[in-house]
Amino acid sequence: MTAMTRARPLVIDSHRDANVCLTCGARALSVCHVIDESDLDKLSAASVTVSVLPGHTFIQEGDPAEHFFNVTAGTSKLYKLLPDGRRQVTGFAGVGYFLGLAVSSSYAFSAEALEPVRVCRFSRTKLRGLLDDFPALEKKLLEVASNELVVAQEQMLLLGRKTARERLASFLIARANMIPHCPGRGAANVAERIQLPMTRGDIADYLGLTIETVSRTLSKLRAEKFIEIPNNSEIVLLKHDAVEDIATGMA
Amino acid sequence: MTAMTRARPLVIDSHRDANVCLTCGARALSVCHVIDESDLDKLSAASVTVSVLPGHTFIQEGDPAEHFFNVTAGTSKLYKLLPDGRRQVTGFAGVGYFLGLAVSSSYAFSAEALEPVRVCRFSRTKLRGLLDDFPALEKKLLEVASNELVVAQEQMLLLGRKTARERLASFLIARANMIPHCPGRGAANVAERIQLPMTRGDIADYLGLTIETVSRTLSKLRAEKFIEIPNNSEIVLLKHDAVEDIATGMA
DNA sequence: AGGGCTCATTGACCCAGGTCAAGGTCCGCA
DNA sequence: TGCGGACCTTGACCTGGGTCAATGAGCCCT
Repeated sequence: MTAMTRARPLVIDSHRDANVCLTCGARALSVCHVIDESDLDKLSAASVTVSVLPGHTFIQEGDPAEHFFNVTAGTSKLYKLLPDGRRQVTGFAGVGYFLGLAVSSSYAFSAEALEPVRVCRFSRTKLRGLLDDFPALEKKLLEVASNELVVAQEQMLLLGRKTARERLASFLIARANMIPHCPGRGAANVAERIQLPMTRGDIADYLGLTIETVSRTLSKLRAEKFIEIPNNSEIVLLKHDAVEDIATGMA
Repeated sequence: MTAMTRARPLVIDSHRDANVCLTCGARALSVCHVIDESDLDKLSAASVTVSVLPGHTFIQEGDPAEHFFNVTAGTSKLYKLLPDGRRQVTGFAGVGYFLGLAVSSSYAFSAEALEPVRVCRFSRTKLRGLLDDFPALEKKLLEVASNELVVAQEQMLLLGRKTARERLASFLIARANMIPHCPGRGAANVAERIQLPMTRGDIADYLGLTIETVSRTLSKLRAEKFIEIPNNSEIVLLKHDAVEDIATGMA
C-alpha cells in the first residue's frame, strides 16, 4: 500500500499525524475554526485526508451521499449534467469550502478537481457525532449554508437576466473580491491579478454561455482596456470600478 | 388601533391567543414542528402574526435584516432586481416556508405577497434565543437551508442550460409535485390540476424568459395536448410523464 | 526542436427567444 | 350592461448569442 499510488485518482493518506488539524493552513478559512484548539484531536480522528488529481471526479451526482468534505488545498468545479451532456457549473470550491451540505441521501452535484486537490473527508455518521459534540459547528454550517444561498440567488439573477458582457464582468469581480486581502484594493483603479484555475469551457458552463462567447467577450473587454490577458489562466483587472458597473448592469 | 386597518399593507395582529402555534395549520409544514407541543407557548411568545395584502412587499432587498418569517398562509414571490429594473424571481414561498435564512445584515431579496399572506414574524434576537433553547430547531434550519441549496442548484441548471420549452415543463412538474399528496399520482397519465397564484410575468421572471415566450410556449404545449389551460391561474397536466421527460431534456 | 495533443481565438452564418405592436379576455365597478 | 384596466395571446420582425469551421498558441513528450 506504499508504491503504485501515482496513477490512482484518489489517494487516501492513512498514516497521518494526529496534529493535522492543528497545523492545517486551511483552518482559518474553514468551518473547523469554530472548534477549539484543544478539541482538534477529535476532529482529526473523525476524518481522513484525501488527495485528488486534476481532472478526477471525487463526488458523483446521484451517488449515495456517504461523505462530507472540507477542501484544504486546490480548486474544484461543482456541476450538474442533463442527460444529453449539457453541463451547468454551479460553483467553484476553493480552500476552506465545505462540500456536501445537501443533507439528502444522494449528491445533488458532481465535483471534479481542477488542480491537485486535498480534502478532509468525514463519513456521514462521524460528522453527525461531531455536530452533537460541537454545537458551534452546527451554527457555523447554518451560517455557511445561508451564505451559499445568497450566492446562489445572485447567480440566478446572473443566469436569468444578465447579458454575456455583464456575466463575464460579474465573474471577474467575484474572483477579484476573493483575493485574500491584497493591499491597495478598493482604491479605485489598482490593477488586480486574477487567477483562473478553470478553462474557458468551465467558465462558459458556469455563466450559461458557450466557450466562443466567453472568448469573444473577454477579447472585447481587453480591446476596451478594461482587462489584460497575460495568459490563459490569469486576467489582470485594470479598471475594477468600471467593470463592477458593467457587472451590476449600470454600464 | 382597531378600525382603519383595511388599506394598510401590513397588519400586525397583536391580540393573539397564546395557542396560535398549537392550532396553527401550517405547523406540520413548518420548521416549528420540531418543537414539542408543550413548548409551543415559548414559540408563540417570540413572534407576532402579520397579514400582508396581495401586491404588498414585506421584505425589501437591501433593508437591514431585522426579522425572520414563517409563512402560515398564502404565497409570495421572492425576487432580486437590477438597477434598470430587470427582475429575477428566485422562488415562490408557500405555506411552511421559512424566510430570511440569509444571516447577513441585510436582506438579499424582496418578498411580495401574491395572495393574502400571513406570516409569523420573529425578531433576529428572539430567533437567536429560540435557537439556543431548541437545538433541534437549529438542526432543522440547517436541513431546510441545505434543501434550498439543492433547489437553487437545480434552478441554476434550468436558467443556464435549458430551453424555454424545458423550463416551462420543469416549472409545471415542480408545481405538480408540490400538490399535497393527491391520490392516484405517479400512476402515469392521471390529470393534475396545478394552481398558479402568480402571473405570466412572474413565471417569466422566475424562468429567465419574457411574458411572450411563456405564453407562446404554454400555447404550444396545449396545442400538443400535454396540458389544458382552463383559466389564467390553473393548468391541468394531462401527461405528467411526457412533460417530465421534456423537463429533464429527454424529449 | 518538432509532432501532436488540448485549449483558445476569430470569423461567417443562423436561430431561439426577445422586442414591438395589435388585439383579446376577464373582471370589478358604476 | 357596459366601461376601464390589468393581464394574456398572437403575429411580424430583429438580434444576442449559439453553431460551425478554420486557425493559432502553449505545452508536454520524445
